[in-house]
Amino acid sequence: MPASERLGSHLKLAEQALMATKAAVLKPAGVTVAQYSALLHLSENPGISAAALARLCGVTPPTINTILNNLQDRGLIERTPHEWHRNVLETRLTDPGREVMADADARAVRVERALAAEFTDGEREALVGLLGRCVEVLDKERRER
Amino acid sequence: MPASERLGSHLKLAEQALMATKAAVLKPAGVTVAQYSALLHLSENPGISAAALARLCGVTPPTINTILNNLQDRGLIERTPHEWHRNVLETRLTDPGREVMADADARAVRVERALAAEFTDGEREALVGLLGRCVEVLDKERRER
DNA sequence: GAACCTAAGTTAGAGCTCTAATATCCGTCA
DNA sequence: TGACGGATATTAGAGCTCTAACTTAGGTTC
Repeated sequence: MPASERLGSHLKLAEQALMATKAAVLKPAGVTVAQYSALLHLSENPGISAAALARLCGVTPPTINTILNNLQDRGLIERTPHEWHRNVLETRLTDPGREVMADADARAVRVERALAAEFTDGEREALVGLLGRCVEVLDKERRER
Repeated sequence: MPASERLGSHLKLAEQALMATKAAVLKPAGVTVAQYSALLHLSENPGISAAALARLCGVTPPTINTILNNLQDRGLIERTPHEWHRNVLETRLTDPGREVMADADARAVRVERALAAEFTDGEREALVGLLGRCVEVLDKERRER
């Protein structure tokens, strides 16, 4: 089966271009794409647990732990024990973290706007719909085997 | 900017589903997605250089070197010095490598067929076209900044 | 109250990925 | 002939990602 017929190949190429561009625009802000994702969800959900953050970012707990350790070493986040659930750590942005997040977000949003500007409303909806059906069929395929 | 409006988020979700499913179906074959990609291009281009293979796989030379070292340790590939260009190593599948590749390919193609079966011809073309335009605008955006 | 289940956090180990730097070889050009 | 430029290969180091396993805390059920 030739690569050009594989939808997966086209999906991968688009994702690679997205990652390469996002990594390039985020570099001046001093964060990786994964770190930006964590900071973004953290800014919208102050005090969230690491496990919940992992679910939002679409990664596993050990992965988010790696990312948070790097952010904590740089003083961009802080983790404090939860009052009642002593097994939980509340994670929050620090003031420097909020600054870095604002800078990185502005840069990332610029990419998203450029990407969105390429398409008409109908095309965007079509793309989102087709991608959603990809997820559906792939998840179903994985569960069945 | 909410995540649901970001085309990049939808792209990432689809790519994550693709990777998760491919990793799951390839696991019984004993190879990772990256290793399968290398074996596939290697089977179609016997004796190719590592640098050329890296370009086909869409990764950097150090990355393909990591992957090839793992494959070589398991005896699935062999690297021999080029006759004239003494700086180049010719990389080839071994017999066990060909067997693993055939098994893995059958499994991967099953996923691609299931994915393709979800869409009509027109939908597939539309998706490929839209993804191609994503790559174009993202590459342009990266070059300009 | 005790056993159990669920969830959170963490550690260990393997693998992929990049950038930066280095070494080597080949070809070309002055 | 000798210097330079381009390509290949490799190493070092940082970071992301997963699975597997372990520890701990909290709530539920008997």
